[in-house]
Formats: sequence, structure tokens, C-alpha cells
Amino acid sequence: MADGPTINTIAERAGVSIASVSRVLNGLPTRQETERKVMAAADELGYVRNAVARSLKSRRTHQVAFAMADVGNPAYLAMLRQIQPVLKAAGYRLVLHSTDAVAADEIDVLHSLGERYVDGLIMSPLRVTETHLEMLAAARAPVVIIGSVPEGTRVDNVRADSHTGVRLAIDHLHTLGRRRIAMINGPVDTVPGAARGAAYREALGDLGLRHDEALVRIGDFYRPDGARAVADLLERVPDVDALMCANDLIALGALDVLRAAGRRVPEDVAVVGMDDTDLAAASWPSLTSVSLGSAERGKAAAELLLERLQGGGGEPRVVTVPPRLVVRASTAGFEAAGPEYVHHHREEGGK
Amino acid sequence: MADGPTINTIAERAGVSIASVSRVLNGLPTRQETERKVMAAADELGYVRNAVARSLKSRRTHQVAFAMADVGNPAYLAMLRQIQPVLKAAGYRLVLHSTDAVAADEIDVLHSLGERYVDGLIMSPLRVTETHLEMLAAARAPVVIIGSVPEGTRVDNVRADSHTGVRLAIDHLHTLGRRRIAMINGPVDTVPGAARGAAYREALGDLGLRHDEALVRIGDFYRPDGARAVADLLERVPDVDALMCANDLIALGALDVLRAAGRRVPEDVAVVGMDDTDLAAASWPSLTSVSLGSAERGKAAAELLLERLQGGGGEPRVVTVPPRLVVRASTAGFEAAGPEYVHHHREEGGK
DNA sequence: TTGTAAGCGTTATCAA
DNA sequence: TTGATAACGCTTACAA
Repeated sequence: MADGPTINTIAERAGVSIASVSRVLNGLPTRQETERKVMAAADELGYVRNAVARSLKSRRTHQVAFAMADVGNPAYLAMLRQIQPVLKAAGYRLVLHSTDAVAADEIDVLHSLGERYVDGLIMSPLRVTETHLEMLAAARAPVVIIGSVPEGTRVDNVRADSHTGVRLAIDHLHTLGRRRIAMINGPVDTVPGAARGAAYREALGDLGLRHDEALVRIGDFYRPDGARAVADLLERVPDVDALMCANDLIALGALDVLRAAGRRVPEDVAVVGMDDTDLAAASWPSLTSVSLGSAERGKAAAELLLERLQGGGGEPRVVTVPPRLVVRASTAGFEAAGPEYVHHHREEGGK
Repeated sequence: MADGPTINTIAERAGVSIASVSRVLNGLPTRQETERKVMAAADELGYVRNAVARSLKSRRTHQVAFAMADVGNPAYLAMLRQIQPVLKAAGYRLVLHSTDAVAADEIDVLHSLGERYVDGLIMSPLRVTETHLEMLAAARAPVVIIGSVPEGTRVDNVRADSHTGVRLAIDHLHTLGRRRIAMINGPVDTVPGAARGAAYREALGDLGLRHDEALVRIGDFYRPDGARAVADLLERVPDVDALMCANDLIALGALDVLRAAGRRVPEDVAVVGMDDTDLAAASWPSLTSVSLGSAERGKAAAELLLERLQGGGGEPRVVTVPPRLVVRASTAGFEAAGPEYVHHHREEGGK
């Protein structure tokens, strides 16, 4: 682990100046003989360019940061999976920040852009505060936000359309004949929580369904919260026949409780999740879920950022990724269930 | 996004030298008056230290890389979740590499250590080749390997004990009265594949169970591969009564096929997975799984690396994390099923 | 206590 | 085509 060779070491060994070494290394026009000597020396020494020095000079780090609320959340993971290869292909490294959805941490990340350890940032904040907006305006590097920001915010922005997403799900449930459709939501002071709650109310109104506050339960976005909320719901509204859950984790908690309560899914109660994570396909019954295009959003965000990094200026862009309803067993029953590679064989003698 | 202020800007504004600015910023002894002026100037200018310049001088980047085979794999994710906070607490940023289990990419990462963009590396290679070992020996920064390396390799190493893990599972199945226990393995040229396959054979031998090659099926480590392997197995060995799967994804594929084939789990066939990922708790029936301590291994690796970064030398250390069998419904039946927060209530009138 | 100046490893300008 | 030299923004002897 001795001190690595630098262009100085190479220059000495090859008997040329450091400028020549640099030129060769960067593929600039050089005499063949010089090039040969330099390459030979570099090879022998096992030379590797120092990225830090390079960055200092070039003012480019070839690093991009991705700040997510929670490494454990599959929706962010889906974004990460798409972001990573796009950046890699463009020669950027990925610096990962987990902010635990703490606003202060997110502000920190925005602030730290001033340290210039990355060329840009992709961030997916759960809540967008005034301070967020101020910091965004003052950001020292290009930022792409995954999630919705207020109209007029001058920042590249990739948004999901949870409004339409909820709508798709409610329509689906309605079509299946469900009329007592509950909503198990996350905190309404979060961007997604607020949007999904509003969309639910609107959809119910449009379908002419009676509004009933007891049908709306609120907890956090995790499985035990979903379970608690649904346990509570079943007591208050025993005749509920469908659950619109604000994400898949909540929906899993719902399935746990329904199963324990002896309610059949989907016969007695149909369940829809959101985000269409891996868990949706893994659960049993598999979970009908609204894909908000996490993967697509991640990809779009990465591409938007790369454009900024390469092209430079221009007006902020807003990309909206359309939602998609993925129907599985938790609403459609077993006919729709199971991964594609399984050919069902049941006692009744299905195919 | 104008050019940020540097210590020069501050020095000018405060009417002191850049050395004084640096001293104040680093908390070195300074006259009160100077400190005040510098801080004032820095505040007004919104100064933030340039991390790159700092790194060049100090030869420390305060970045650590984590190279995993596949961002999508929950086992690596579990590691990541533990590594992240440990590093963050110690003031390190996390650079994420996804190598897609391609050896060349892993070698690349090892090589790129020479660029000195990180102070250290945590790597979890699926296969360990000769080249890996050579590169490890020549690595220009401290490396911690998660996974097993050959005896004598001079590198910090955190290993799982899949041998004991498989043993726990097989003993469990045997205790439950299962005698036709199959193994659905991943590729045997991978480190985990080889270890798990060997452990399976040994465990069967020790229990005095008849060895039957038809009971061993091999595919890749993913869900469709598991499904394919089990479909094949059911044809060859119809009386199989237990499946030891080399990971949870394979086990999920197994559940798909068993369900489609009308075999009850666990009554007809008991299923055990490995890695105890989120998916194990999400599936239905929930999956008994051998936890190889992914989380603990991640944490241990991060701590080992930090010690190296702070303390320096010393002999390479090997940490082995003990496995743990997490019993769920896929072997123990519904009595053991469901998350803790659910109190089961069934028609028969359980608690 | 403070300022001057060297140096970290590059890239890039300007003469030669 | 090449070499000397000046940055990039910071930390740190060494002198004052």
C-alpha cells in the first residue's frame, strides 16, 4: 500500500515532462516515441489517475448523489436500480444518502452540494418545506426532484400521478361491484399522503358513493401501521368490502389483519396497494397494486440530470410518469393470480 | 449557481490571510477579533468548504465504497441498510457500485481504488477468482470482503456460516418428520452455492438419510429459476416432502409451483428459504428462512473498515456471523404464522 | 497570533 | 511536439 505513482514519477522514468505525460494520458497529439515511453512507464508503475486532483482541476467530480428517504423502502430501491446503471453508463459514480425522511437531513444534503463533492443531485423528499424550496433555489449544483414540487419552483422535477393512480384503483374496485371502499392512508402532511387522500375523496364523489369519514384511516406508511388501521376499521365499519391502501406495505398489514379476522380476500374484502413493489408479487394472495412508475421515475430523473450536466441551462422540465394498475389476486381472485411462468392446476381442473 | 466563495474570497473580505481563514475554519487557536471577522465574512458569503480541495491536501476523501452484486437483491439491501448509518455516523459518504456479479466489474472497482476517490471499500463478491485475490493483495486502500475468501488471504473478511445455516434448516425439517428433503440450489460455482450444496449433503449423511441425486436441483438464484427447478423436481420425485431452497427468491418460486400443483404447504411439502429477506415475511404462507445475518454482516464490515481507516494496521481479521433459523408458516404451519402484532382468530375459534 | 509560501496531483496555457 | 509554469482550493510548516 505504498504511495502510488503520480505523473511526476512517470515523467522522471520516461524522461519527459509532466505535461507530456498528461497529454499522452489524455490522448492529445504526441510523438509516437514519447507516447510509447510514457505508456511503458505508466504500465510498469501501475499508474492510476488520481480522481481527486483531477476533479479539483476540472471542477467535475463525475459523481452524482441520490438522496432517498429510506434505503429500506422498495419504491426508492426501484428508483435506485434504474438510476445506477444510467449514471454508470455515463461515467458517473453514485453517492447514496439516506435521510430517514428527516427534513433537516435533506436540507443538509442540499447544503452539502456547496462542498462540490458531486456534480449533481437526485432527491426524493417526502415533505417539501419552505426551507427546501429556498435551498433548492440556492443550490450550487443541478438538482432533480423526484416527487411533486409547488408550481413555479425552478427545478427539474419528475412526478408520479398518484391522483390518476388512485382513480384507476377506485374505478377498478367499483367495476368489481364494491361500494364500501375504505382508504388506508399515510400521514396527510406528506406529499403523497395528501395527494392520495384527495384523489380518493374525489373519486368516490365522482362515482356517486356516499362519503363516510369512518372509511378513512390514517397511520404511517409501514406494515404494522396498516395492520393497526385496518383492525380499527373493521370494528367501525364491519361491512367494508374494499381497501385502497396508500402503499404496498400498508396493504400487507391489511392482509395480515383480514386473514386473522377470517375475511376472505378478495371475496369479502378486495385490497389494492400502491407502488407495485416486489412485495406485491410475493404476497399471497398476490396484491393488486397501482404502479406509480418508481423505476421509470428513477430513470427519467437520471436522464434529466445527465442532460443538465452535459447540456447546461434551459428552463426547468417537468416529467410526469403515468400510473398503471397491475391487477392480481387480491382484487381479481385466483384466476389472475400467480407469476406468468406458472400454469395453474387446481382441483376443479382449471388449465 | 455562480462560482462559490473560497477562502480567498473570505480572506479579502475579512482583511486577513488565507491561512488565518483556514485556522478559524478548523478551530485552531486564533485571536477573537480575527475569528469574528472571518466567521462574519464566511456567513455573509455562504461559504462551504470545498471537499475536493480538502481531500487532495489531506489525502482523505471521507468516502467509502460498497460494491454489491445486485442492487435488487434484498440480502445486499439488508447489508446496505446497516452499512449506511454506521458510515454516516463516522462522517463518511457512501459510494455505491453495482457489479451485476460480473467479475470484470468487481476487478474494475478494485482497480479504481487507485484513483483514490474513496478511503476504503466494502465488497461482496459472488465468486472469488484468482484475479480477485491478486487485486486484493495489491489494493491501494483498505478492503473488507463480505463473503468467504480462501484461508490465508490477507484481507478483512466477514463471513456467513451457510454450512451451519443449512444444517439448522435440515435438522428442523428432520425433526418435523420430513425424510425426502430436496435441495434447490443456485450455481455451484458461486461461493454460497458451493457451500450450501456441500452442507446439504453432509447434513443428510449425518442424519442417515438416503442420498438421492434426483433430490438436488440447480438453477440460478431467482424466482423463475426456483419455479423451474421445483416443477422439474415434482416430476422426478413426486414423494418429496420438504424443500431446502438456497435463498428466499428460489423459495418463492417453489411456493408458486407447489400452489399451482395443488400441494399444500407445509402439510404436503415444507419449504425453507435462506437469507430471511423481507419477502419471507411477506409471502403466504410466510416463509421459514435461515437468516445468515446479512444485516449483522453489513454492520460488522462497516465497523471493521472504520477501524482500519482510523487505527491503521494489524493482522487481517475474520468475523463469522452465526446463522439463525426463523420459523414461519411454511414449515410450522399457521400456528407459527403471521407478524407478531396480529392475534389470530380462526373459524375453529383460536385465541 | 499572523502571513508567506509550498505542495497535494492534475490540466492547460504559453513559449520555445 | 514539447517543457516550464500557473492554476484548482485547501492545509500546514516556517518566519515574522
